[in-house]
Amino acid sequence: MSRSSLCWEKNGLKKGPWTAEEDQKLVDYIQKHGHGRWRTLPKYAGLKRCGKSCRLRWTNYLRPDIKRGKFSIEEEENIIQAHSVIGNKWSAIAARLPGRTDNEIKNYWNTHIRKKLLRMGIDPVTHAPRLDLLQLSSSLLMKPPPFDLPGLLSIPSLLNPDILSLATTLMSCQENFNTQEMVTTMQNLHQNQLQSPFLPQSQLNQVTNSSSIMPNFGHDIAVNRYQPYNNLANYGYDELKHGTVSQNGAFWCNNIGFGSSSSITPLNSSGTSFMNGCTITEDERASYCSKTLTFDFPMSGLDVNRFA
DNA sequence: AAACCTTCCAACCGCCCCTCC
DNA sequence: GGGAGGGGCGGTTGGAAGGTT
Repeated sequence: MSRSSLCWEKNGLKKGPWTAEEDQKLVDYIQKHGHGRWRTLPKYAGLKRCGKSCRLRWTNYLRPDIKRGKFSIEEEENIIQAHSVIGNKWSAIAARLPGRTDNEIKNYWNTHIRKKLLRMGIDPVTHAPRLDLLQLSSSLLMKPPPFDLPGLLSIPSLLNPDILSLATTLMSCQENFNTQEMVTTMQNLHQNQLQSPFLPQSQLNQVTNSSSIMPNFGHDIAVNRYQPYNNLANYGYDELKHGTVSQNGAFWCNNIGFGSSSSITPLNSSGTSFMNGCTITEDERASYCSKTLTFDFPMSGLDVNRFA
């Protein structure tokens, strides 16, 4: 038992929600005397609370410089950017957001941002694409797609399941698709040192120069909307009408992930599982799979017989 | 209208680190 | 050096509020 935890065990000390009267006592005392020693503060302030409870109430709620209300887009961007660098260091993140407390940011992350990233197919821990789930989707596709993607591309290296999953998703998540931009995406992924080996440049060039082997789905594509990893201007705010690949290979797509936020259970609910370093709930996985299984391969303009 | 479900967030909890003696 | 005290931090919980059936 840690020493500080004794705080919560002391009999006679009140727990639970603070009353307006308690708040007033605490504010009055701190305004007069400051908050040097939290342990003795409640005694002098006439509060039947432990010092730790007083400190939390002050820092998370009563402090006069606390900003209330919804997080702005800029604040949300700041949080995501900071989190991608320093992780769950809420106090450090809070230091970048004047008026926001670490607790508030932590809550906002868990209730909004985390879910948003998951819906986008981004691991909220690593901020990388969730290839684990993409692989799951591949294994769940009992029937192969209506065309043989590796054969279609004449790219043996795409037989790498990771790459195949990514490529499949790239294709399936796009309402719009054309060969040149897909190739550009691959080239950029390759150049940006995606962990898995990608196409040799010679093969990329070959594909680039032989677009006829790729079906033209008759639309333009936004797959190659690269953006720097630290440029979070479009980090989900437009619901990602287009898939996006970041410079470090991070990829997100609006067709990967989960259903509406209203259908997702709290992330700390029971029934969680651990997949490749990220925890997901049964509901999330089910939701993800249901989405996966409805992958919509745009078939218009595709001559399947060519690949038979 | 009521029961049930989901979301949200204030507060709790326990661990850790720093300082002091 | 090491034990005690104080405070900070991140994870988790529980209940209120709102939404849905």
